[in-house]
Amino acid sequence: MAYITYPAAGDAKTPANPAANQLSLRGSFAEFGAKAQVFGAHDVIFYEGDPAKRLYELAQGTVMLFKLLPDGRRQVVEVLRPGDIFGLANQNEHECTAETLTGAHVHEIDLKQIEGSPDLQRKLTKCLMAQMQVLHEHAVLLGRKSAVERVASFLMYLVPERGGVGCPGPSDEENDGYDLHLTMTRQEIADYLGLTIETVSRVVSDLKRRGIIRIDRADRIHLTKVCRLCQMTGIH
Amino acid sequence: MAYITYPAAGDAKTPANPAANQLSLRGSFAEFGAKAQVFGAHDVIFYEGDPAKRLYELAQGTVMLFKLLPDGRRQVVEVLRPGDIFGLANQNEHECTAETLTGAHVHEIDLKQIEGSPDLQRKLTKCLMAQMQVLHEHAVLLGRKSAVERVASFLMYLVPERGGVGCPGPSDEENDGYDLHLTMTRQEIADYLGLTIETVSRVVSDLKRRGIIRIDRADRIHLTKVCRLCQMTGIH
DNA sequence: CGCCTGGTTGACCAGAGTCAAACCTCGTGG
DNA sequence: CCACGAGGTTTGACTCTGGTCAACCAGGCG
Repeated sequence: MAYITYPAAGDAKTPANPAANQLSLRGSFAEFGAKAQVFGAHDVIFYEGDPAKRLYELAQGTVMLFKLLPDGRRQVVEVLRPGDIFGLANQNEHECTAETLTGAHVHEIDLKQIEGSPDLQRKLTKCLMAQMQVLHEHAVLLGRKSAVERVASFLMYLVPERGGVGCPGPSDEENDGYDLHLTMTRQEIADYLGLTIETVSRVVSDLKRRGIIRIDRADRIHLTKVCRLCQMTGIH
Repeated sequence: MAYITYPAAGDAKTPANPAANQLSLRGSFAEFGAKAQVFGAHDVIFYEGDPAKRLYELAQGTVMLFKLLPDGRRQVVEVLRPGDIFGLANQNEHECTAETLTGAHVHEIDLKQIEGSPDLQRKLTKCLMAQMQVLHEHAVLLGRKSAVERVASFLMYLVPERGGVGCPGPSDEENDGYDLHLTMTRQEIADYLGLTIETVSRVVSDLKRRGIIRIDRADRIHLTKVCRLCQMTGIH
């Protein structure tokens, strides 16, 4: 049996954000004659500094946006899910690089086309507001949380319906588990969380030692106590 | 002679962002019958968790948005300037608190009114894209920069026309100075930069010792070598 | 079978946080 | 007019979290 480290689009993580998925169905770029593009895992969609002419809507898969400092330090600024829109540029240059984490389907659409369509404008605004909120939360994580809190927050972010303000708590106290498939390497996680690869690894090992998670392969994590993990995110 | 620590709206910092100011003139909320509001320094415009019904456009002064963790840790997620729009909420609750730093003039407008106006939609989109870019840069600062780089970046952010990608460099090598008026306390700066008040103070003292800045009152800083400071931001 | 990549672990170090004390500046009231 | 107090700021001594550097490990592939 052959495992692939970075599964093609449509992997287990896709349904993690059903709301975003719905969003992408109603008033999707596709309905407006957007060009569909398919990317492999770890393909660059555009580089920081590239001329920005169109907008992209992620239809399937996962994409990350990152920025680099001249000495090579990297910060992943967003991890996108199906339904998210990216590639907006204030000036006419992209201010960050977009790279796929998994295989991905992307719809491209012209900026001018959006300006002309109130429907697309509305969809865009809604999406931007949601992303803004995520960026705010991420600023709190980067500016104020400890390493453990960052990793816990990251893992909780991958569990649908849990960890948010309206978290229902464990439905079954005894059986509060969840299976995760990581589409990011330790380096990518570290660059997203503002940590080093070693620190991420140490924290993960520590969670394992404490029985909060279980790992057999580096990219598959079983959370045994979701609620317990959630209490380590710093938001409780 | 009476000094006021937090000058009323229309202080020296207002013209720092002429582009944003222009933006606020063309297609301003005011033209669409928005209600004008005046706030004093350190007034709260809305709290995290308040019901979100309208949008706000900052016309004059400075406003910060911040989020709190339950144990009191605070992260300032945005510092807004005239022309910026805030108060957007994904759900129907504000996800952060908005507090004025100086006296401020704010235009309020109903969400529904925006949905109906393509002009406002366009303006909103443009503003959101600009803010997004600032948030991305801030993520790099919080995730990857050292204390000195953070403070240097912060100070450069207050110098108009300098430090960006299209920085013209010093127009006059010998006389590359700039006078700043800080509208934020050390605590607010620390919470914006993801540092402690002591670290900010130490870094500032160090810059002073090295002759890069000069300070007579805590909220007035003279940068003696802008280009030199810029080279400490980590982006060169 | 051995290399290569990504991940883990350990020892050590440094940058930033914590705690505490001293210091200004400004406003208030005797 | 000066003493006092409150807030915000600065400085020092010490601690600790997370970074650095290096060795080691495991799985996948040629």
